[in-house]
Amino acid sequence: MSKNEQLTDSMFYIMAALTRPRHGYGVMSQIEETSNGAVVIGPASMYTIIKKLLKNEWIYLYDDSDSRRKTYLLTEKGREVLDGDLQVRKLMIKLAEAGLKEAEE
Amino acid sequence: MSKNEQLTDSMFYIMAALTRPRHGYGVMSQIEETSNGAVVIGPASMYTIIKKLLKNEWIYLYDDSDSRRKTYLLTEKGREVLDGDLQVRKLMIKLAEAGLKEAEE
DNA sequence: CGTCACTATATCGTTAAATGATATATCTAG
DNA sequence: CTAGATATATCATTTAACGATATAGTGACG
Repeated sequence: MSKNEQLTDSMFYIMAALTRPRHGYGVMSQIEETSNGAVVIGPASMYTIIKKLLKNEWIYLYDDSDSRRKTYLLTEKGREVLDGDLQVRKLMIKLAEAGLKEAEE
Repeated sequence: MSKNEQLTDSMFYIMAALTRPRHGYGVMSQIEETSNGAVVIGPASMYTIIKKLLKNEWIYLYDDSDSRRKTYLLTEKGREVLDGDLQVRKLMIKLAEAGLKEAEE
């Protein structure tokens, strides 16, 4: 049981997208698509959070060869953090689902 | 497709707990237990958020008869918001799981 | 070839959210 | 009678997220 560093929603979404190499703009688009427009992370949040994730060494600069695009990817540490957070999120979703179901009587 | 008011993690956790009548302190304990200690919401956050949820009419004061305990419960509106948010969260979890699985090669 | 929309990254200043510290009071067990 | 748990509450601060804005390259269309 590692001390679980709890991620914010936005961090979680961005890290989930960065399980594959992607650049910032691509992450924004993907999150918007995957959530059917429910989750929108603008550039300000995006690049603020990328900076933080880099500092924490949860992601790293994967490719810089294209002058326009910077692609990032999760580090091993980042994958662990994401996975730990995922487990907590799943637990909490179960709690919410159970509660909502019970109330349907 | 309603305009989805995206909840913060803490709001989601607290609202998930309030699918049944519970008082603030009980919500804190329950979240800590359910998450196996990974999510801890202290009193400052708790009562700040309860105030906000009341203002939004997503919860209401369910019982005040005990002088020490104030129990709250989701309103119908609150259940709808929670349910909408839940769907988004499930989508994002799928995304994260898919990504983590793919990387395991 | 000009300009319009889109792609792409970035920062500044502000708003909004969460938290640490602290206070108060009751209840329970030794 | 006092120590720890229960229970609610606020203030002041820190942290996180975001709107606005800037810059620049690319693609398509007339």
